[in-house]
Amino acid sequence: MNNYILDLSNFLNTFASFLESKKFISEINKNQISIDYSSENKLGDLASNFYLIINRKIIDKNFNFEKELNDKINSVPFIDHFIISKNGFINFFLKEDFVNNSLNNIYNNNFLKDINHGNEKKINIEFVSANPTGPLHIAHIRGAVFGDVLSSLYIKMGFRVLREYYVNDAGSQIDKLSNSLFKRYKQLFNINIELAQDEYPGEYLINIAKKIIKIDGDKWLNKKEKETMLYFKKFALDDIISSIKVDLNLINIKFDKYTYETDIEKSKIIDKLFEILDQKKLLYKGVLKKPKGDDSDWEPREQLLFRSSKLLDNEDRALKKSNGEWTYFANDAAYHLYKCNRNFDKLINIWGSDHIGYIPRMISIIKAIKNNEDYLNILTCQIVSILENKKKLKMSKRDGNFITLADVFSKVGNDPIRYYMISTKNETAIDFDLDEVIEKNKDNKVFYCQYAYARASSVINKAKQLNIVIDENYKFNLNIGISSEELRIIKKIICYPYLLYQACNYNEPHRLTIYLEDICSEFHSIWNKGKDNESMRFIDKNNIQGTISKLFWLESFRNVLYDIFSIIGIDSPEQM
RNA sequence: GCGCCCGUAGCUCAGUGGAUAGAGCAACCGCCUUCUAAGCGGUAGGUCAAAUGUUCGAAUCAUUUCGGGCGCGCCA
Repeated sequence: MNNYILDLSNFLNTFASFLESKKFISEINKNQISIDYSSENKLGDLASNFYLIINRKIIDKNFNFEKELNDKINSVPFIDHFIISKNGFINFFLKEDFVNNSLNNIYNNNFLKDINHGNEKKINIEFVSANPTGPLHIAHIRGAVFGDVLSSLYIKMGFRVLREYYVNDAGSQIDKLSNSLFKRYKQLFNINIELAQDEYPGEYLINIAKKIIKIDGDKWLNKKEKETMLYFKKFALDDIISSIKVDLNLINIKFDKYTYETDIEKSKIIDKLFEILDQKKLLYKGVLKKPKGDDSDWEPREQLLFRSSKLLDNEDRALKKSNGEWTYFANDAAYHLYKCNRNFDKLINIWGSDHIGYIPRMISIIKAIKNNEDYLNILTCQIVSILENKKKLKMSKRDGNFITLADVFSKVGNDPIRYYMISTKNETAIDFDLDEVIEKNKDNKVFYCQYAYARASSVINKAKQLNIVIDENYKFNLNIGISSEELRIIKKIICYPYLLYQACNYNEPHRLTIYLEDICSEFHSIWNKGKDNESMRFIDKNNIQGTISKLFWLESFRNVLYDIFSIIGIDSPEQM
């Protein structure tokens, strides 16, 4: 009975149907019924707006709401009683036994005993997928952490998750990359050659060129162009992809599968996609509309188009360039067909906000393939600005001047990066202040929460030294040695399974950190009460029973913190 | 011109139909002989960008305006 909030919600829905069938009330919109477990203003343990909603739908004048609810509420085993407040909220109170048992489940790490939300369903989460044309930079970090934490969250909820990275190792950008590298190589032999404006100016290519020289010397200066460019392309890709992996590894991100665009091309799966689209009459040769923005060099040309406007997009989209090559979108669409064919129950993509415009066409492809537009879920991350000395750092692709993942890592380390990248809702733009995050003080929420963990651990360790231990058959009872402040935090602790469920269900891992900060704040507050009032201290040698009660919820609290830290991917320090 | 995201305290952000709009930082005032002061308690700080509408009820939904960000051809 962990997911009691859902149970109560189901009960209220059934109860509403009952009232409707008895003609006490006219029909209501059941989606409006809410259950609030976290409000600071609440008077009970769970609050619902139920009465507010049905109140104006009452058609039977003799209808006595309180009586009817009282008759039915007995079927909900965990509700003790309820009170309807003056303004119409129903405040439900949990049974003590239920709170005791729920805490017992947390104590035993049985967070998901009766939820099993995932039920072994297979999910593919594709994220990062940065082009292998340079090192990962700050814009990629957020999507990387978001995708990784979301994956962990789904795994926690009982799904089987495959983390996948799509490597765009084909196309003209890669040719530009190898050209740029070759020019750098030549420059190192004092050959006077300039990079073109749209080539890659970053210093990393100079380093890669030096590696080639170390291995091969000047042997590529006089080789045939085709052979040379093939070599430089492969060398650049191998080097950059492996350094991307190294960088991801810095913040403990590992992918289960890398899929290469070149392999998608070789597999000819695009022909299959072509067949599907053709069969559904979604392909035609035509001329795209003139764009609305800068159209100075626009020329109408006939090309192969996807009739996405018949589906969910507002324009048709090009699949082939006028020179006959597939567009990037065509390959990406083929890649998505490949994903569709791999028996996942659901696909999730995490994209940067700069790709938002591509969502309708990709969902259109999925709809064409699966006839189900909900099969692929595309989540976007807004940009991250880096602040240093209170100033936004400017990044310019043209100068090859950007803050890399490795830079940020060397300045702040793993925990703050991961914590801050998911503590803000993914659709909100973040200002990431390096100075604030480096300091290990109260400016820094990561340390605030880890400190709570360390403090809790230190009490538990001290209790062990004093030989105060919790017996295997111990039954927690909130009437023994538990203050009202502690009861408050205990009731928040037992909401943890529901929080997990919601964070996963809404794809919002930031809910974890909001909750985390809340319970840590409660904990620190209780801790400090022990300074003023000895009876509030956790360990009291003269009251072993009460001490054990406290240790029991403290262990449960620590379990929850450990679990959240492990999902976020940060350390759980027992000492700080 | 069009699409998407956003506008909440000085700053960074929660809250997205419900009870008196919250937290952290910054400011000010207090708390270490004690299980960790990387902490706690308190004070102050708001026209939820603006207007109109829908609703018993709007920061939340709709329309419009203003402001910011990201996109918008056969690039990837």
